[in-house]
Amino acid sequence: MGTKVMIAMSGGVDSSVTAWLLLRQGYECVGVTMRLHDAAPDTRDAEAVARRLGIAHTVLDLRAEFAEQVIAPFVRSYERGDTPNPCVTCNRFLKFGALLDVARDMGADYLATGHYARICWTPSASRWAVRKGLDASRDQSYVLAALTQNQLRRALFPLGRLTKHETRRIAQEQGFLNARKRDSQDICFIPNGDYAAFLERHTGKTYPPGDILDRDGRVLGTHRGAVRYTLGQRKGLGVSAPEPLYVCGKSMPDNTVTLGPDADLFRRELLSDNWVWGAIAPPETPFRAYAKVRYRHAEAPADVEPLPDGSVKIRFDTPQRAITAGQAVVLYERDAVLGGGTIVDVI
RNA sequence: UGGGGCGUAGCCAAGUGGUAAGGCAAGGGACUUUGACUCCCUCAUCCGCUGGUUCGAGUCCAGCCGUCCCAG
Repeated sequence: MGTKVMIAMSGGVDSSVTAWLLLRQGYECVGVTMRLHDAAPDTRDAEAVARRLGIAHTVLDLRAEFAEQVIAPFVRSYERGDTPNPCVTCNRFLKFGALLDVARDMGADYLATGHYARICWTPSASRWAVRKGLDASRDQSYVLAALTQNQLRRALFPLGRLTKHETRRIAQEQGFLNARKRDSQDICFIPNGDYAAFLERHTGKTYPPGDILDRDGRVLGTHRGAVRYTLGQRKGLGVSAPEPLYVCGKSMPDNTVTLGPDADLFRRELLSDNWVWGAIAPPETPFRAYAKVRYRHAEAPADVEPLPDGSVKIRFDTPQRAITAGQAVVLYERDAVLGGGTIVDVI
Protein backbone atom coordinates (compact mmCIF):
# COMPACT_ATOMS: atom_id res chain seq x y z
CA MET A 1 0.00 0.00 0.00
CA GLY A 2 1.36 3.38 -0.97
CA THR A 3 1.09 6.63 0.85
CA LYS A 4 -2.51 7.68 1.22
CA VAL A 5 -3.72 11.22 0.58
CA MET A 6 -7.07 12.77 1.10
CA ILE A 7 -7.81 15.59 -1.32
CA ALA A 8 -10.24 18.34 -0.51
CA MET A 9 -12.12 18.63 -3.78
CA SER A 10 -14.36 21.64 -4.20
CA GLY A 11 -15.24 20.84 -7.78
CA GLY A 12 -13.06 23.62 -9.12
CA VAL A 13 -10.06 23.38 -11.42
CA ASP A 14 -7.47 23.77 -8.73
CA SER A 15 -8.45 20.88 -6.52
CA SER A 16 -9.11 18.71 -9.56
CA VAL A 17 -5.64 19.23 -10.90
CA THR A 18 -4.29 18.69 -7.40
CA ALA A 19 -5.83 15.22 -7.43
CA TRP A 20 -4.46 14.48 -10.85
CA LEU A 21 -0.93 15.53 -9.83
CA LEU A 22 -0.96 13.41 -6.70
CA LEU A 23 -2.29 10.41 -8.52
CA ARG A 24 0.43 10.80 -11.07
CA GLN A 25 3.00 10.97 -8.29
CA GLY A 26 1.89 7.58 -7.12
CA TYR A 27 -0.18 8.47 -4.08
CA GLU A 28 -3.21 6.50 -3.14
CA CYS A 29 -5.89 9.16 -3.43
CA VAL A 30 -9.34 9.71 -2.05
CA GLY A 31 -11.38 12.77 -2.83
CA VAL A 32 -13.61 14.51 -0.34
CA THR A 33 -16.06 17.31 -0.84
CA MET A 34 -17.15 19.12 2.28
CA ARG A 35 -20.65 20.28 2.94
CA LEU A 36 -20.11 23.40 4.99
CA HIS A 37 -23.39 25.22 4.97
CA ASP A 38 -27.04 24.69 4.24
CA ALA A 39 -26.94 25.79 0.64
CA ALA A 40 -27.22 22.64 -1.41
CA PRO A 41 -23.65 21.61 -2.17
CA ASP A 42 -22.67 21.20 -5.77
CA THR A 43 -20.73 17.97 -5.66
CA ARG A 44 -21.23 17.00 -9.27
CA ASP A 45 -18.04 18.42 -10.70
CA ALA A 46 -15.92 16.90 -7.97
CA GLU A 47 -17.62 13.56 -8.40
CA ALA A 48 -17.18 13.68 -12.14
CA VAL A 49 -13.49 14.45 -11.87
CA ALA A 50 -12.97 11.73 -9.27
CA ARG A 51 -14.74 9.25 -11.47
CA ARG A 52 -12.60 10.25 -14.39
CA LEU A 53 -9.45 9.81 -12.32
CA GLY A 54 -10.72 6.56 -10.94
CA ILE A 55 -10.44 7.59 -7.32
CA ALA A 56 -12.89 7.23 -4.49
CA HIS A 57 -14.93 10.26 -3.60
CA THR A 58 -17.11 11.02 -0.63
CA VAL A 59 -19.11 13.94 0.62
CA LEU A 60 -18.56 14.94 4.20
CA ASP A 61 -21.08 16.89 6.20
CA LEU A 62 -19.09 19.33 8.31
CA ARG A 63 -21.82 21.90 8.73
CA ALA A 64 -21.79 21.74 12.50
CA GLU A 65 -18.03 22.11 12.71
CA PHE A 66 -18.05 24.92 10.18
CA ALA A 67 -20.77 26.78 12.03
CA GLU A 68 -18.86 26.52 15.28
CA GLN A 69 -15.31 27.00 14.06
CA VAL A 70 -15.75 29.51 11.27
CA ILE A 71 -19.14 31.20 11.20
CA ALA A 72 -19.47 31.85 14.92
CA PRO A 73 -16.07 33.57 15.23
CA PHE A 74 -16.84 35.44 12.01
CA VAL A 75 -20.04 36.83 13.47
CA ARG A 76 -18.44 37.67 16.81
CA SER A 77 -15.64 39.49 15.07
CA TYR A 78 -18.00 41.70 13.12
CA GLU A 79 -20.14 42.43 16.16
CA ARG A 80 -17.03 43.47 18.01
CA GLY A 81 -16.35 45.96 15.24
CA ASP A 82 -13.52 44.02 13.63
CA THR A 83 -13.26 42.70 10.10
CA PRO A 84 -12.47 38.99 10.08
CA ASN A 85 -10.90 36.83 7.41
CA PRO A 86 -12.89 33.60 7.53
CA CYS A 87 -10.64 31.83 5.03
CA VAL A 88 -7.71 31.95 7.41
CA THR A 89 -9.88 30.59 10.19
CA CYS A 90 -11.31 27.91 7.96
CA ASN A 91 -7.93 26.63 6.89
CA ARG A 92 -6.70 26.44 10.42
CA PHE A 93 -9.72 25.06 12.21
CA LEU A 94 -11.80 23.36 9.59
CA LYS A 95 -9.80 22.09 6.63
CA PHE A 96 -6.74 21.31 8.68
CA GLY A 97 -8.84 20.77 11.76
CA ALA A 98 -12.01 18.75 11.45
CA LEU A 99 -11.24 17.55 7.94
CA LEU A 100 -7.71 16.54 8.81
CA ASP A 101 -9.09 14.55 11.72
CA VAL A 102 -11.36 12.68 9.37
CA ALA A 103 -8.47 12.08 7.02
CA ARG A 104 -6.48 10.56 9.84
CA ASP A 105 -9.40 8.41 10.87
CA MET A 106 -9.63 7.16 7.33
CA GLY A 107 -6.00 6.20 7.40
CA ALA A 108 -4.72 9.01 5.19
CA ASP A 109 -1.18 10.19 5.74
CA TYR A 110 -1.77 13.57 4.19
CA LEU A 111 -4.45 16.09 3.42
CA ALA A 112 -4.02 17.97 0.15
CA THR A 113 -5.70 21.15 -1.06
CA GLY A 114 -5.51 23.21 -4.22
CA HIS A 115 -3.79 26.18 -2.66
CA TYR A 116 -1.03 27.99 -4.49
CA ALA A 117 1.59 27.64 -1.79
CA ARG A 118 4.41 25.29 -0.89
CA ILE A 119 5.54 23.58 2.25
CA CYS A 120 9.22 23.29 2.97
CA TRP A 121 11.28 21.87 5.75
CA THR A 122 13.53 24.46 7.31
CA PRO A 123 16.64 22.65 8.52
CA SER A 124 18.07 25.62 10.38
CA ALA A 125 15.06 25.70 12.67
CA SER A 126 13.94 22.11 12.26
CA ARG A 127 10.51 23.35 11.36
CA TRP A 128 8.01 23.16 8.58
CA ALA A 129 7.16 26.38 6.82
CA VAL A 130 4.61 27.52 4.33
CA ARG A 131 6.24 29.17 1.38
CA LYS A 132 4.75 31.33 -1.30
CA GLY A 133 3.45 29.71 -4.43
CA LEU A 134 5.78 30.07 -7.38
CA ASP A 135 3.05 31.95 -9.25
CA ALA A 136 3.39 35.20 -7.35
CA SER A 137 0.11 36.55 -8.69
CA ARG A 138 -1.71 33.56 -7.19
CA ASP A 139 0.18 33.07 -3.99
CA GLN A 140 -2.08 31.94 -1.15
CA SER A 141 0.45 31.47 1.61
CA TYR A 142 -1.28 34.27 3.50
CA VAL A 143 -4.41 32.26 4.15
CA LEU A 144 -2.35 29.27 5.27
CA ALA A 145 -0.09 31.16 7.62
CA ALA A 146 -1.87 30.05 10.76
CA LEU A 147 -1.23 26.34 10.26
CA THR A 148 0.69 24.70 13.07
CA GLN A 149 3.65 22.41 12.72
CA ASN A 150 1.47 19.38 13.25
CA GLN A 151 -0.88 20.52 10.54
CA LEU A 152 1.86 21.35 8.08
CA ARG A 153 3.44 17.96 8.64
CA ARG A 154 0.35 16.44 7.12
CA ALA A 155 -0.41 19.01 4.44
CA LEU A 156 0.28 18.82 0.73
CA PHE A 157 -0.07 21.70 -1.73
CA PRO A 158 0.93 20.29 -5.10
CA LEU A 159 -0.11 23.44 -6.97
CA GLY A 160 2.59 25.50 -5.32
CA ARG A 161 4.93 25.03 -8.24
CA LEU A 162 2.41 25.75 -10.96
CA THR A 163 0.97 28.87 -12.44
CA LYS A 164 -2.77 29.20 -12.75
CA HIS A 165 -2.27 29.03 -16.47
CA GLU A 166 -0.52 25.68 -16.20
CA THR A 167 -3.25 24.38 -13.94
CA ARG A 168 -5.92 25.25 -16.45
CA ARG A 169 -3.88 23.75 -19.24
CA ILE A 170 -3.60 20.46 -17.38
CA ALA A 171 -7.31 20.51 -16.67
CA GLN A 172 -7.93 21.01 -20.34
CA GLU A 173 -5.52 18.29 -21.41
CA GLN A 174 -7.17 15.91 -19.01
CA GLY A 175 -10.55 16.85 -20.30
CA PHE A 176 -11.86 17.98 -16.95
CA LEU A 177 -15.29 19.44 -17.36
CA ASN A 178 -14.39 22.30 -15.04
CA ALA A 179 -11.29 23.35 -17.00
CA ARG A 180 -12.91 26.64 -17.87
CA LYS A 181 -14.94 27.01 -14.74
CA ARG A 182 -14.83 30.44 -13.26
CA ASP A 183 -12.67 30.99 -10.19
CA SER A 184 -14.60 31.20 -7.00
CA GLN A 185 -14.81 34.49 -5.19
CA ASP A 186 -16.46 36.08 -2.20
CA ILE A 187 -16.87 34.36 1.11
CA CYS A 188 -17.96 30.80 0.34
CA PHE A 189 -20.91 30.83 2.72
CA ILE A 190 -22.06 34.26 1.47
CA PRO A 191 -22.16 33.78 -2.28
CA ASN A 192 -23.83 37.07 -3.03
CA GLY A 193 -21.25 39.00 -1.05
CA ASP A 194 -23.79 40.70 1.20
CA TYR A 195 -22.21 39.78 4.50
CA ALA A 196 -24.27 42.30 6.44
CA ALA A 197 -27.48 40.65 5.31
CA PHE A 198 -25.96 37.33 6.30
CA LEU A 199 -25.17 38.63 9.78
CA GLU A 200 -28.71 39.86 10.24
CA ARG A 201 -30.20 36.64 9.01
CA HIS A 202 -27.83 34.57 11.10
CA THR A 203 -28.22 36.47 14.36
CA GLY A 204 -31.80 37.56 13.89
CA LYS A 205 -30.72 41.04 14.88
CA THR A 206 -30.98 44.22 12.96
CA TYR A 207 -28.05 46.55 13.24
CA PRO A 208 -29.48 50.00 13.88
CA PRO A 209 -28.67 53.11 11.88
CA GLY A 210 -26.39 55.71 13.39
CA ASP A 211 -24.41 58.82 12.63
CA ILE A 212 -21.75 59.14 9.99
CA LEU A 213 -19.26 61.67 11.32
CA ASP A 214 -16.36 63.62 9.96
CA ARG A 215 -13.04 63.91 11.78
CA ASP A 216 -14.34 66.80 13.85
CA GLY A 217 -17.44 64.96 14.94
CA ARG A 218 -19.84 66.74 12.65
CA VAL A 219 -22.70 64.63 11.37
CA LEU A 220 -22.40 63.96 7.64
CA GLY A 221 -25.16 61.45 7.26
CA THR A 222 -26.75 58.28 8.53
CA HIS A 223 -25.30 54.81 8.24
CA ARG A 224 -27.29 51.60 7.83
CA GLY A 225 -25.73 49.62 10.65
CA ALA A 226 -22.10 49.86 11.71
CA VAL A 227 -21.32 46.25 10.73
CA ARG A 228 -21.71 47.28 7.12
CA TYR A 229 -18.64 49.45 7.23
CA THR A 230 -15.00 48.54 7.37
CA LEU A 231 -11.83 50.58 7.49
CA GLY A 232 -10.81 52.01 4.16
CA GLN A 233 -14.23 51.52 2.61
CA ARG A 234 -15.40 54.09 0.11
CA LYS A 235 -18.46 52.61 -1.55
CA GLY A 236 -21.89 52.84 -0.05
CA LEU A 237 -21.29 55.78 2.25
CA GLY A 238 -23.67 58.04 0.34
CA VAL A 239 -21.81 61.14 1.44
CA SER A 240 -20.68 63.58 -1.20
CA ALA A 241 -17.70 65.79 -0.61
CA PRO A 242 -15.06 67.58 -2.67
CA GLU A 243 -12.85 64.50 -2.47
CA PRO A 244 -13.56 60.81 -1.94
CA LEU A 245 -14.15 59.92 1.69
CA TYR A 246 -13.29 56.63 3.34
CA VAL A 247 -14.19 54.92 6.57
CA CYS A 248 -11.38 55.92 8.90
CA GLY A 249 -12.84 54.58 12.10
CA LYS A 250 -15.94 53.28 13.79
CA SER A 251 -17.25 52.90 17.27
CA MET A 252 -19.57 50.05 18.12
CA PRO A 253 -20.51 51.51 21.54
CA ASP A 254 -21.44 54.84 19.97
CA ASN A 255 -22.72 53.18 16.81
CA THR A 256 -20.88 55.72 14.69
CA VAL A 257 -18.78 55.56 11.57
CA THR A 258 -16.11 58.20 11.00
CA LEU A 259 -15.02 59.36 7.57
CA GLY A 260 -11.90 61.05 6.33
CA PRO A 261 -9.69 61.43 3.28
CA ASP A 262 -7.48 58.64 2.02
CA ALA A 263 -4.40 60.11 3.69
CA ASP A 264 -5.94 59.55 7.12
CA LEU A 265 -5.89 55.80 6.64
CA PHE A 266 -2.17 55.31 6.82
CA ARG A 267 -0.70 53.86 10.00
CA ARG A 268 2.67 52.45 10.92
CA GLU A 269 2.10 50.34 13.95
CA LEU A 270 -0.14 47.46 14.93
CA LEU A 271 -0.61 45.07 17.79
CA SER A 272 -1.41 41.43 17.09
CA ASP A 273 -2.06 38.25 19.00
CA ASN A 274 -3.10 34.68 18.42
CA TRP A 275 0.21 33.86 16.76
CA VAL A 276 1.19 30.64 15.12
CA TRP A 277 4.83 30.40 14.19
CA GLY A 278 6.04 28.78 11.02
CA ALA A 279 9.61 28.84 9.78
CA ILE A 280 10.89 30.11 13.11
CA ALA A 281 10.28 29.08 16.69
CA PRO A 282 8.31 31.56 18.80
CA PRO A 283 10.68 34.52 18.93
CA GLU A 284 11.67 36.40 22.05
CA THR A 285 13.69 39.23 20.64
CA PRO A 286 12.92 41.85 18.02
CA PHE A 287 13.75 41.21 14.40
CA ARG A 288 13.14 42.49 10.90
CA ALA A 289 10.68 40.94 8.50
CA TYR A 290 8.17 41.68 5.78
CA ALA A 291 4.61 41.90 6.99
CA LYS A 292 1.38 41.50 5.09
CA VAL A 293 -1.83 42.86 6.64
CA ARG A 294 -4.39 41.54 4.21
CA TYR A 295 -4.71 39.11 1.36
CA ARG A 296 -3.40 40.92 -1.74
CA HIS A 297 -1.37 43.37 0.31
CA ALA A 298 2.19 43.85 -0.88
CA GLU A 299 4.20 42.85 2.16
CA ALA A 300 6.22 45.71 3.57
CA PRO A 301 9.36 45.82 5.69
CA ALA A 302 8.86 46.27 9.39
CA ASP A 303 10.34 45.91 12.84
CA VAL A 304 8.80 43.03 14.73
CA GLU A 305 8.71 43.10 18.49
CA PRO A 306 7.52 40.00 20.36
CA LEU A 307 5.97 40.90 23.71
CA PRO A 308 6.11 38.77 26.86
CA ASP A 309 2.43 37.82 26.69
CA GLY A 310 2.83 36.30 23.25
CA SER A 311 1.41 39.24 21.35
CA VAL A 312 3.50 41.00 18.74
CA LYS A 313 4.00 44.64 17.95
CA ILE A 314 4.81 45.46 14.35
CA ARG A 315 6.11 48.78 13.17
CA PHE A 316 6.33 49.34 9.43
CA ASP A 317 9.09 51.40 7.88
CA THR A 318 6.45 53.35 6.02
CA PRO A 319 2.77 53.82 6.87
CA GLN A 320 0.39 51.24 5.42
CA ARG A 321 -3.15 51.90 4.29
CA ALA A 322 -6.15 50.74 6.29
CA ILE A 323 -4.56 48.26 8.64
CA THR A 324 -7.68 46.64 10.07
CA ALA A 325 -8.32 44.79 13.32
CA GLY A 326 -9.56 41.27 12.73
CA GLN A 327 -7.46 40.70 9.65
CA ALA A 328 -4.51 38.35 9.71
CA VAL A 329 -0.99 39.72 9.74
CA VAL A 330 1.61 37.43 8.23
CA LEU A 331 5.38 37.75 8.49
CA TYR A 332 7.66 36.70 5.68
CA GLU A 333 11.32 36.23 5.10
CA ARG A 334 11.63 36.01 1.36
CA ASP A 335 9.24 33.19 0.38
CA ALA A 336 8.87 31.69 3.80
CA VAL A 337 6.07 32.37 6.23
CA LEU A 338 7.62 33.06 9.60
CA GLY A 339 4.29 33.20 11.34
CA GLY A 340 0.81 34.59 11.33
CA GLY A 341 -1.34 36.38 13.88
CA THR A 342 -4.47 38.44 14.17
CA ILE A 343 -4.47 42.22 14.22
CA VAL A 344 -6.09 43.44 17.42
CA ASP A 345 -5.19 47.09 17.46
CA VAL A 346 -3.79 49.75 15.19
CA ILE A 347 -1.72 52.49 16.68
C1' U B 1 -42.53 94.21 -2.34
C1' G B 2 -35.82 99.50 -0.03
C1' G B 3 -30.93 97.65 -1.77
C1' G B 4 -27.70 93.65 -3.30
C1' G B 5 -26.42 88.38 -4.49
C1' C B 6 -27.84 83.77 -6.22
C1' G B 7 -31.01 79.92 -8.70
C1' U B 8 -27.01 74.46 -14.03
C1' A B 9 -27.85 66.47 -12.50
C1' G B 10 -28.88 63.60 -5.65
C1' C B 11 -24.63 67.24 -3.62
C1' C B 12 -20.74 70.82 -5.05
C1' A B 13 -19.57 73.34 -9.38
C1' A B 14 -17.40 75.35 -14.47
C1' G B 15 -19.57 77.75 -18.26
C1' U B 16 -20.70 85.63 -20.05
C1' G B 17 -24.11 84.50 -27.61
C1' G B 18 -22.68 79.14 -31.01
C1' U B 19 -24.97 74.34 -29.53
C1' A B 20 -24.02 71.73 -21.11
C1' A B 21 -16.41 70.84 -18.01
C1' G B 22 -15.03 68.56 -13.62
C1' G B 23 -15.41 66.46 -8.60
C1' C B 24 -18.45 63.78 -5.02
C1' A B 25 -22.48 60.42 -4.65
C1' A B 26 -25.14 56.56 -7.28
C1' G B 27 -25.62 52.27 -10.85
C1' G B 28 -23.06 48.53 -13.81
C1' G B 29 -18.59 45.81 -15.02
C1' A B 30 -13.36 44.13 -14.34
C1' C B 31 -9.95 42.54 -10.63
C1' U B 32 -10.10 39.08 -6.16
C1' U B 33 -10.86 31.94 -2.57
C1' U B 34 -11.79 37.55 3.23
C1' G B 35 -13.75 42.60 4.18
C1' A B 36 -11.85 46.52 1.49
C1' C B 37 -8.95 49.35 -2.13
C1' U B 38 -8.16 50.07 -7.35
C1' C B 39 -9.51 50.27 -12.48
C1' C B 40 -13.22 50.76 -16.51
C1' C B 41 -18.12 52.25 -18.17
C1' U B 42 -22.81 54.86 -17.37
C1' C B 43 -25.24 59.11 -15.30
C1' A B 44 -28.70 66.99 -17.51
C1' U B 45 -31.97 66.68 -25.31
C1' C B 46 -31.10 70.32 -20.96
C1' C B 47 -29.51 75.01 -17.44
C1' G B 48 -36.14 78.07 -11.57
C1' C B 49 -40.65 79.62 -14.68
C1' U B 50 -42.84 82.59 -18.70
C1' G B 51 -42.17 85.73 -22.52
C1' G B 52 -38.71 88.73 -25.64
C1' U B 53 -34.07 90.06 -28.62
C1' U B 54 -31.03 87.08 -32.11
C1' C B 55 -29.60 82.96 -37.69
C1' G B 56 -28.53 81.00 -32.81
C1' A B 57 -29.32 82.02 -25.44
C1' G B 58 -27.56 78.43 -19.75
C1' U B 59 -25.26 82.81 -21.38
C1' C B 60 -28.62 89.45 -23.33
C1' C B 61 -33.64 91.89 -21.85
C1' A B 62 -38.46 91.90 -19.06
C1' G B 63 -41.79 89.90 -15.64
C1' C B 64 -42.77 86.22 -12.11
C1' C B 65 -41.31 82.47 -8.45
C1' G B 66 -37.69 80.74 -4.94
C1' U B 67 -33.55 81.60 -1.81
C1' C B 68 -29.63 84.25 0.86
C1' C B 69 -27.53 88.81 2.84
C1' C B 70 -27.95 93.90 4.22
C1' A B 71 -31.10 97.63 5.41
C1' G B 72 -35.95 98.03 8.39
